[in-house]
Amino acid sequence: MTVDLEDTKERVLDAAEELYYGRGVQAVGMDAVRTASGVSLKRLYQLYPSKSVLVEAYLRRRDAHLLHGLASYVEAVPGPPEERVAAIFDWLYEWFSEPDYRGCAFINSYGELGATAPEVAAAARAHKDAFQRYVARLVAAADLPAPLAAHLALLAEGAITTAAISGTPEPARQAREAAKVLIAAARA
Amino acid sequence: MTVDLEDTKERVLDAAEELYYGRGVQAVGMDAVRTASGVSLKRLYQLYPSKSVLVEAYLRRRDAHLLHGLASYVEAVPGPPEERVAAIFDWLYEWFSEPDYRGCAFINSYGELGATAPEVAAAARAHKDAFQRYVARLVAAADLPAPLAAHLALLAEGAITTAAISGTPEPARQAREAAKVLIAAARA
DNA sequence: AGAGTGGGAGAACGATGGTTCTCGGGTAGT
DNA sequence: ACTACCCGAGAACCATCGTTCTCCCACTCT
Repeated sequence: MTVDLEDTKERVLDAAEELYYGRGVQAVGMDAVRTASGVSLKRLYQLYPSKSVLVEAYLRRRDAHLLHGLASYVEAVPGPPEERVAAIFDWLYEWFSEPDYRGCAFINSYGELGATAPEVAAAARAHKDAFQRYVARLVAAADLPAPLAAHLALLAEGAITTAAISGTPEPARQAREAAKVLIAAARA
Repeated sequence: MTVDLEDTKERVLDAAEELYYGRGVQAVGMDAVRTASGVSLKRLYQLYPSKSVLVEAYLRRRDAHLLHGLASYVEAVPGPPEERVAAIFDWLYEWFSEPDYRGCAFINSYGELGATAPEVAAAARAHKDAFQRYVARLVAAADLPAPLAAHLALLAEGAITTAAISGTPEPARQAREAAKVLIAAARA
């Protein structure tokens, strides 16, 4: 019957994600999403009744995927829990090395729409909160002092935007070095 | 004769800056700039023959103002040069506390237009480069090791976006703490 | 004073984009 | 085979925006 409704929604989100992330939300019209996904406009509007709904779905899914990707990368790291804290920055390095890396979708969307679309601003806030909480969890698991988490999160955030603008993955390395110093100092 | 041509250009840039920074570049039409600046459309297009030229001028001036503001803040700090390095984060705190703070204009513009407007991406790169060089200069003046500059720049960058999205100036404080630790470790 | 010029206000134009509508063909149920 | 419905393709509609044009007034130069 339905060729899997959920399946089609995913296909639309796949197309939307690639386009929105690659070119910016405002630069991508519904027509581009329709062409890229192969889903007719009518159906598209049945699944997502407006562009802003689609954008929210895009951000929600991206949030889940990113955090899940980070968590599974980190949890696969063997050794003492401290290693897993530092592994955040190895994950960043891999992310930054993807050929179409263009920074954090949430920061970019916030810059585009944060002032005019409160849902977008809220999504960005929620994502960054979740990231901070995850870092805090890793820090706690390694028996390191809580304030370290915020410091490491700042380094990661800085690396994300610096890598995007400079176009190299190097900031991940530098952030890792700095993180190591902070961790060593915190252990004392 | 000319009611000071340069004066009018500045007035236009003042209006453009407030609008572009506050709402995003794409969300602001030439008409809004015209109304806010009180300069007729015809004159506006004489001064800046297209929106993209105006946007570039906006970014160029913002770059100059920001770095100049930072430099004069930092240079007014007495005491050993190391204090001036840490003062970067005090300056950030003040900046973040401005009521209409909305993050870094360059990061925001990059998110909006970086993918489609190479000049914007270049402007962002140039600005971040200049910032890094300035930090490096302060670090060198304090006789601290060069790699520290990149680390501090990452903290600052992270604080800028975290403060924007979270809506509080606190990240500046946290970044300052982390910077202190890195500086102390580097001195050893 | 009269003609010309510069400039302002805002209409006009063309393109783009979000959203809806129309049309035509295919499919299912009888 | 006939009818009723669903759906895709794309046109249509309306708003917005970048840019240009028109009209008109005030001022200047002779």
